Amino acid sequence: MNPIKNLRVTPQRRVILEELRKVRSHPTADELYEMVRKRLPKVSLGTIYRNLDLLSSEGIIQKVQAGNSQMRFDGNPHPHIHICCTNCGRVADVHSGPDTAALCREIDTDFTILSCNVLVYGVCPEC
Amino acid sequence: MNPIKNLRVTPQRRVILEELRKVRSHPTADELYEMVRKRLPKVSLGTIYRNLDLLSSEGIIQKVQAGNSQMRFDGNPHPHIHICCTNCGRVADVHSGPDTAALCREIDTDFTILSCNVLVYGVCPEC
DNA sequence: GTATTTGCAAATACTTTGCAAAACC
DNA sequence: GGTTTTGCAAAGTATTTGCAAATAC
Repeated sequence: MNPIKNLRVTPQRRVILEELRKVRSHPTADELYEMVRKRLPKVSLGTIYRNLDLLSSEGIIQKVQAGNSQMRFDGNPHPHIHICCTNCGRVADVHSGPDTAALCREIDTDFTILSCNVLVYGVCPEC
Repeated sequence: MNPIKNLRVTPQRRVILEELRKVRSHPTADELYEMVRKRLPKVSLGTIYRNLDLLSSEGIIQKVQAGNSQMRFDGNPHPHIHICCTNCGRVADVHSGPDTAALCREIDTDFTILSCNVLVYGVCPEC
């Protein structure tokens, strides 16, 4: 874990990352809080938020803003497309589709492009 | 205005829509509140929120979630790509680039696709 | 030993909601 | 006249922050 900086390896940080990497569900901060709490019952929600923020700004995980009011988190930092169910809010990865780096090249703008984010809305098989 | 439903034409609603259509800045609810307040000093922020919600669910305007914590609004309901400055938060339209409907067709998923949203991050000329 | 991190609780930021009065058609 | 909409204020939801104690290195 610790590719950069003065990021100390605390049990909280380690467990947060382990739990996040275990799932493919793109959990919200409070879902992750419940997951981590099973292993570290005294962890606080503030610690979850602080670490998710830190880990994502270090590029170790990624934040996913998917329509809902709550931020979601993805243990896979590699850019990829997400699809969000408009009915149940579930967020899934899209395994194949357009390459976001290629999309960037098609954009006509006077901004200096940094990244290109694709969020698809749809209805999941369960809904 | 009033394409559908029992949407009454109140001064508040009319001015909110007029002000939103006047600008290309994708204002937040409170920015729009200030704009509307110049013409209707007694308008309340709650009314702004309620109308923006209504107008967007009727497809008359659109909500734009652009990285920041605040929702932004676009008087142009036609789907198009937005670009958001990571430095100042400004949101602009992308005038030409990939067609989002075409992108949808490239997506490989077991969801039933409804729409495809592209949000580009970059640095604006001013920053 | 010292800087970072934690838990706790309070604070913040944005948005939504309940309700009675006002306005629209 | 009846239903929708408004203003106001209070509540709600998600997230951030201050601080002293605890911990990592």
